[in-house]
Amino acid sequence: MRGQAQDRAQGKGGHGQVEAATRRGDEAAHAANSPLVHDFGLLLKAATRLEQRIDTALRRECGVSHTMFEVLIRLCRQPDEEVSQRRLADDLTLTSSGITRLVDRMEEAGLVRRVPSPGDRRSVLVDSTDHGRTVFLQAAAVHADLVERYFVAPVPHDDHGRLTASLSRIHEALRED
Amino acid sequence: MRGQAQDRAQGKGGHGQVEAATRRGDEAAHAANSPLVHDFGLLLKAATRLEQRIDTALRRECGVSHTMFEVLIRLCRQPDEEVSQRRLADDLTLTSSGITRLVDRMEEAGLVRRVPSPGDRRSVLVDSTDHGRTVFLQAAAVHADLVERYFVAPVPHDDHGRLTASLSRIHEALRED
DNA sequence: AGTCAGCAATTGATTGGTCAGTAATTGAGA
DNA sequence: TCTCAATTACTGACCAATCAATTGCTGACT
Repeated sequence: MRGQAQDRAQGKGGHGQVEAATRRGDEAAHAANSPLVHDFGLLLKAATRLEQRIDTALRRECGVSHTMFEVLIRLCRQPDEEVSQRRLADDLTLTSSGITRLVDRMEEAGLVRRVPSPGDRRSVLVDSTDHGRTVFLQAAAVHADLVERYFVAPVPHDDHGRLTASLSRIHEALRED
Repeated sequence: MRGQAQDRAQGKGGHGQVEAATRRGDEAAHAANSPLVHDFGLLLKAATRLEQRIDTALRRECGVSHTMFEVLIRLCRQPDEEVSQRRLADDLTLTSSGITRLVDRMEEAGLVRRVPSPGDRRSVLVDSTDHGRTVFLQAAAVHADLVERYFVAPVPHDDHGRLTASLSRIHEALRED
């Protein structure tokens, strides 16, 4: 351990730089220990861990990644209504190239089908195949279990509504640029 | 639109497969529209969007990625106390190879320094450089602004404690295998 | 009607991570 | 004391995303 208090003592002369550096270290420590930083870290960390768990479970049990599952959710919401790649990209927070390649892999795996958009020839619509819907159903069961276990069970019933309301607010704030 | 109700009507004979497929489509729609799926999606989506914003802001204004910032937080918590790569990896939910390469880049950028662990020669400790702490201070300011704006401001003051408590619970649930 | 700025999708090059496998080190049990 | 299973970091091969640049299409403005 380096002595901090001593280093900071004034009047020894000739140590301005190391004093400044030490002071900076203390400020940094202060910032690093802020409770807000911690709480916020919790949000990000909980989310990533959660996503990882779900991803590995889905891969293991259904052979689809979590992102693919997210696509399938959108495609199954109302049957017989395709969704444009653009919309999917926005919804999943992916770039358009990201979506192109994701849909490539899903098409490859027989989960979805690309269909040209009748209204706008730039746009490509994506539709789930029957196989895609079958896989989705299994995946949804796995997903539901994990959500129950890690999202519902741990938080007191009364707080749950408030939790999702808060998330909704945050999401809303992000929405507006 | 394909007719769903009609397809499902029994007694026409010879259409068992398409009926089954349609029924599956309806089940899928049901699962896809579950409010739990939606609410949970909110958590993941809010988190990823948030992280992306912070990442781009930090890159633009301080030249560090969000993950690098997370490392710096850990290293600055108590000055003069190095942290092992192992610990960093666990804390950031990265694999050990992930951390190796991340520390490589950070060392390259002069933000951190590797020092051999005195107690265990397998382990490598990481320490922030003076430059690292300086950058961290700027980054922390940027970070704080964004956290204030997107994590604090949007949710009613009274709910904030509950929000972080819930996140904490979730995090706890994830912790135990 | 003709132009042109903007948008959708795609592709090549790059980035930041994973996984599988390896070498060095450790500590617990025979 | 020796051995051996576990643990740390690292490396090569791969993967899924990004960015930047390109192509084709659209719609608004002159």
